[in-house]
Amino acid sequence: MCLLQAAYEEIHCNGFRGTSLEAILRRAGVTKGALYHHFPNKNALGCAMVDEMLTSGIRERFIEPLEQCENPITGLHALCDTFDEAATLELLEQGCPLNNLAQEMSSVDETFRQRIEFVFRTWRESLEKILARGQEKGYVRRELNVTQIATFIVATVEGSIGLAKNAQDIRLFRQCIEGMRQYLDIIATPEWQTKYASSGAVTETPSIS
Amino acid sequence: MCLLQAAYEEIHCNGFRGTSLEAILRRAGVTKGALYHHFPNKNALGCAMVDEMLTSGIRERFIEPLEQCENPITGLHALCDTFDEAATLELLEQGCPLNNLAQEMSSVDETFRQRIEFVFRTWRESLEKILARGQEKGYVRRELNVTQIATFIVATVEGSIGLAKNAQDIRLFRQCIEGMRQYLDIIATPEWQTKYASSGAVTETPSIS
DNA sequence: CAATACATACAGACCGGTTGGTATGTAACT
DNA sequence: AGTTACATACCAACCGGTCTGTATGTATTG
Repeated sequence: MCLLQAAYEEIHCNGFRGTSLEAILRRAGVTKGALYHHFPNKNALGCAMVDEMLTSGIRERFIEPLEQCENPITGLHALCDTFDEAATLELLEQGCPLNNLAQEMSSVDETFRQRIEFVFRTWRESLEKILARGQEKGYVRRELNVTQIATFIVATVEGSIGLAKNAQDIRLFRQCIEGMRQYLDIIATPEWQTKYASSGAVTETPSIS
Repeated sequence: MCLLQAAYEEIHCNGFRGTSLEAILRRAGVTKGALYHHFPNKNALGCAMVDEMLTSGIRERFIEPLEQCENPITGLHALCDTFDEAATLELLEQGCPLNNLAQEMSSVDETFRQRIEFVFRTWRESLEKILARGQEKGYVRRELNVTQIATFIVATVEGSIGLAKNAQDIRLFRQCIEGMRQYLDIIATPEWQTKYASSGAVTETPSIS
């Protein structure tokens, strides 16, 4: 097994500082000499893992499914459906590998923080672009700030996973997804709202100036 | 300084596993003998810290301000205002002490996980009760599930703090608070909505420079 | 062609420092 | 005198990192 893959799995389970090189080496089936031939130290291995594993993970799970959609609102609803169905994953027991690392390392190691921040920023900016395109096409309310929405969505997704992980309870995650669906009705133009939240005022209020 | 206080501060900065007993002892001004006289091991000290420091922290910051409000919607808006103003805190550089610990320890140590989960559950349930009372009084839409809303709000708050901490950027936190304000319009009855989302206010908010 | 020289890609023993935890000592209070 | 409440010295385990050794490939040169 590849060193980066082994590092990913081990770190996902035990955190970066809780993972010994020995454990990664054992899993990868290589020796310490091999590791230190390719990487100067443990930190560099971790950073490389972030760059090559986590970046692609976020892209595949959260960005690409939306980029292929004509309508970001329905795309996000579909993503919510996906989460609801396939939420039995390790993702909810072990948490999001990216956010785990972010919370553990951000205030401890600056190089780590920057790598992770780059992944989050890419995610937010991709989502922002998708939403902006949705605005142009009339799916997303034009008067809203897509930068702000993108940040809110990313924060909510990570918060949801984190809460469910701590409680070891998928139902919490489902409740959060429900909240996300409600939120989508705010940012959608009236004709693309699902009226999810309720009957009544929310769906009727939109008076675009 | 009290041992628990010292443990709180040190763990908040470096995480539980990243904090040595030596560091806590130095800060508290006591010796190892004193510590092991009161606690059987490091884990027990950490758990006691969760019970006695973090529980009260959540209660003071997030629960009590709402319990004193007649209307939970305006109460939550006021809480958002508070965050917006006093967000220069260590809270955004070091993150939420509770969530830091939750993300670091949940999948590693079961006793820790349970203590932290109890704090989160208390928070969610308190918020749920507050919202339910708001429903009875006509401030919060009756057709909505207050359990789900409470979970969503807690997840979003923690996600927001975590994202801002990783980016070391308060503006991200502000953007998330903005999203929270929008969300409040969903759960409020029409007469208590701020029309925050659909008015021009949002578009004029300071975007990134 | 073949001998040499050198670079690459590992393997594995070893080391210094740190850490959680323990064992023993001791002063004060009851 | 005995219990409580510490203080201090010490230890075994672990961990990141280094050092030396070695097998293989490749460029150079007589």
